[in-house]
Amino acid sequence: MKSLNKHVKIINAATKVFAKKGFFNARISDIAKEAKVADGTIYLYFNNKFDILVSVFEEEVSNMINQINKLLVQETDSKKKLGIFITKHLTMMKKNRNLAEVIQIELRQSNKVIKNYRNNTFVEYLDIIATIIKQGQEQGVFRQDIDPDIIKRVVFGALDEAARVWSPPISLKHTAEEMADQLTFVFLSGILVPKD
Amino acid sequence: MKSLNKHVKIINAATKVFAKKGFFNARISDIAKEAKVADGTIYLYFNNKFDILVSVFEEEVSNMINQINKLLVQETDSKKKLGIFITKHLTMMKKNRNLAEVIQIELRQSNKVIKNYRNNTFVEYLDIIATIIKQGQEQGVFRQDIDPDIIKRVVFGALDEAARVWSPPISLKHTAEEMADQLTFVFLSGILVPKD
DNA sequence: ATAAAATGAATGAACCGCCATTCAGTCCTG
DNA sequence: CAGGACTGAATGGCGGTTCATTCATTTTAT
Repeated sequence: MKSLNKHVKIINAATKVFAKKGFFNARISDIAKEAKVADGTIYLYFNNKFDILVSVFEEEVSNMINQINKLLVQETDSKKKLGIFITKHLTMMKKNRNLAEVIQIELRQSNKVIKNYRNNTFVEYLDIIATIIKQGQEQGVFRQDIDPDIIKRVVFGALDEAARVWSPPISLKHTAEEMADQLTFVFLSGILVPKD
Repeated sequence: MKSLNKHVKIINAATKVFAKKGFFNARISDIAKEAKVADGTIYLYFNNKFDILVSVFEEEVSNMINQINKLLVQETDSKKKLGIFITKHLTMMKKNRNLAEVIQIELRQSNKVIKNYRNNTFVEYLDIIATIIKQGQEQGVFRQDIDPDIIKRVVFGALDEAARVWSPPISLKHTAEEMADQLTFVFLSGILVPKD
């Protein structure tokens, strides 16, 4: 029986290798070596190189979605929900730098490599933000004159880019909480000095 | 005489091809054909494929820096400066989608392809934002408790991701001005409904 | 229970197509 | 006609994928 175990090992190895080298510079043999498996074995579990990337991505993002949803369920305040999302996203990115790199790689390339590849998992992730915004608008907490479908991109882009300070060769020392607080604050209240 | 003209033609062709296919799927022969030049000719003007990417990127970003600085010089109000930056960035991205794609590609890959490649031109671009923020803080317009080096990434990331709505296969219909106003507004004042 | 046969997961060397780069030859231009 | 710009076919190596082979495990036959 093809072991589930091996599937996971390959996924993990691939995450590491893709993160370090990028998709195109990653060799199947690198992944095989990292997973302590023969080159050919990989093709028992995946159709081709790109399939590995997609699998890595979807599996990791699904994870993120689950983790975040688990936190959000027990909260009704939209402001706090946004804060939770931001904090959790940054925390996960800081803890798992490989994941952060793979997301950046995959996100920008998949649609060039495979025509019409629609990343539904990622869309779902973005829509968590949109949903929070919409809910906040319904509750009268967030302004009506902002478009949730724009803001979801804005928030994600901001987080994704901000998280790059932890990737070599930048490697700043900010904690995830520090950054999360600052970002949550900016999105809620802006950077202007309060008037009163 | 190696014509300057040809250098430009290759850069433009490369921008188009990189944007459409991504760096790794772009063939030198594609670029040559697009530039109406022989494959070998490209190597009279560039050292190798990666050198083309870097050149494209640096040339285009330099352009952006110049255009934006030209607008900023005649303005002293930090709030307006930020608005100008945001508007101009989005306008340029919408007008030149190829450029937008190349920036995203290059940004995420160059440091994987060439070790220790530090993109100074891009750093300079980011620092325009940081400078605006710092100036605003000195003028007492922006809060003291935000870190310009974080915010510059946040703003850039937000713009970069927001601009993706104009790339296939998304292609939303928002105008650049509409989006710019919304983003400027969010960064200055946040998304909360005003209290008073 | 034991041996023989069947299964299929795993291997990794070899294959083969691809493409960046080169360079010997051609074409301009002054 | 000399020097340099330009050409594009040829090269060389790289690496994703394949597949003949191995071998541990399971099934079947006696």
